[in-house]
Amino acid sequence: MSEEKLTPRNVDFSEWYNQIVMRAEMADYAPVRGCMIVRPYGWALWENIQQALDRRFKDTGHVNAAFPLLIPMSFLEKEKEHVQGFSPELAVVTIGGGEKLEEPLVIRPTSETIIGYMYSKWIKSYRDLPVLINQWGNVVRWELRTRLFLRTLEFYWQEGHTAHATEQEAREETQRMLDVYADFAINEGAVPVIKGVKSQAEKFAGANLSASIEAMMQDTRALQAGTSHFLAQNFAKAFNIQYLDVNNSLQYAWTTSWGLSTRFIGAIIMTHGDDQGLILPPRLAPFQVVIIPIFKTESEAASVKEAVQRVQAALKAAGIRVKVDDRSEVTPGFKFNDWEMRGVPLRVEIGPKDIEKGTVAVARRDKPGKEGKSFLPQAGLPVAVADLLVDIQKSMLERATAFRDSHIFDPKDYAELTEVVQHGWAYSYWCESPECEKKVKEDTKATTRCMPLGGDEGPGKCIVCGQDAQHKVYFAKAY
RNA sequence: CGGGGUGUAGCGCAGCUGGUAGCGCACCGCGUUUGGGACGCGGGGGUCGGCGGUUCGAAUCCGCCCACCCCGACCA
Repeated sequence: MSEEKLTPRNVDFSEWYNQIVMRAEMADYAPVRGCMIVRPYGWALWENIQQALDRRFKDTGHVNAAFPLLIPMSFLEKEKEHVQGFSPELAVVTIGGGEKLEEPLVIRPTSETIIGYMYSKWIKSYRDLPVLINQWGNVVRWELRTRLFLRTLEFYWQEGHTAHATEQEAREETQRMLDVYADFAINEGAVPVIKGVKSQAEKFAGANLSASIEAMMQDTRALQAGTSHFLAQNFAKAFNIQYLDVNNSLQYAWTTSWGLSTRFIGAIIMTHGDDQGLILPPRLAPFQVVIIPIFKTESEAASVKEAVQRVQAALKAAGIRVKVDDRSEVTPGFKFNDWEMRGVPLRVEIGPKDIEKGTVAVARRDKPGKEGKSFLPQAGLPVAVADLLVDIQKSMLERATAFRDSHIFDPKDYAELTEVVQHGWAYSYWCESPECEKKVKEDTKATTRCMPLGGDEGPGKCIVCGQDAQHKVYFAKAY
């Protein structure tokens, strides 16, 4: 058989990633360059991501709504930085119903403008604030180089847009949602992330401050896994979002926006996967357990099937997402490999020997071979499985965190910085000048990722120019 | 947009000193199999990226176009 084995990560990480995405049936290439089809298994993962995030959004007082896909071109042009940032990657509709449009419509690359326009109509008084709206949707950005999930012309995400009476409230919201993303990434995705502030060069077009969560992939490149922006009054002024305060004086509102996209699926793949395929965190996995029946004879088949159904029902009743692979056309060995490719956290095998002994064989996806294999009594299995899933979730986070921490370096000088960013991240003092940032990028292709705030570091000297520096920043090659 | 490469069955490829298309995998049928990627037999499937030229005859030679991939300048 051809293509049984994945290209190993240490041979060609990109190729490994592409093969996983295709062979785990997460996504496929669309007929249009740079566009992707999210297949049912990939979308099921996305739905679990959505649920985990949406719950957190609701818990922090947000509500969902839907804004249109098409935005008048003139809206984009109202915020100077915004249009400069996005104009190179806009898709524009110029014909509708066979007629040339009077004003071109852009397919939203993000929705600050049209939402700002609506907010200006809805917000009249301080009593209307804050407005805390999120939308789940898709956006289009005409990227040149694309990768499935990581960068495609169209992608799915959520974008939160909030308006507040005061600067402080808006800053707090920016931080709150960054914290929500970090909590989600760490506790649901088992993806360790670093929270911090983006440099001026890396920030969102139109924001005063952008913050992000940054994750390290297994090739040590950084992936921006979510962003939260403090937009100050930039969009409020561009779209006239004004309210009367308690003193009856007219004020501009303060707005924020924050987003997390299907790119996070790429983060999960590249954080956890191994040379057998995906490894999904139990809390997000579409199937947490796959049951594989094993039998030879007819009579074995009958008793195995009975046990499989019983175990399935018991696990399901305990709230565990379980799949039975009862395909007759492939062998158990094939199924083992198949579900390992798809990253199901736990495999349960039930065969004649288990019927005899009242057990099942259990194999952990995160621990290949004998190490992860055990035999458990059928009685009380749901509790044991639930415990195992918790343990898998925990050890996945621990492993990813250990990997990341062992690839973050504190270079002594610039020469060492240029070396360490080839196989890790550098955490160094930076004077925050664009020139120093640019020099690192030109010399090494590494960019500043983020500056963690409230760190324990005191003032120091810029790793590049030696001038005084207040903060440390992560330098890394990024996706 | 600059450099490099590839287009032949769903996927991966061979055929390229011109003679009307083949292999592996996948797929369909039947049978035997099933605790780590099963096997046998039978079968279906192709405007050879497109257009034009050379020729009795083009997947093959020539020209133009198109698409996609990889590497560089921008990005969730």
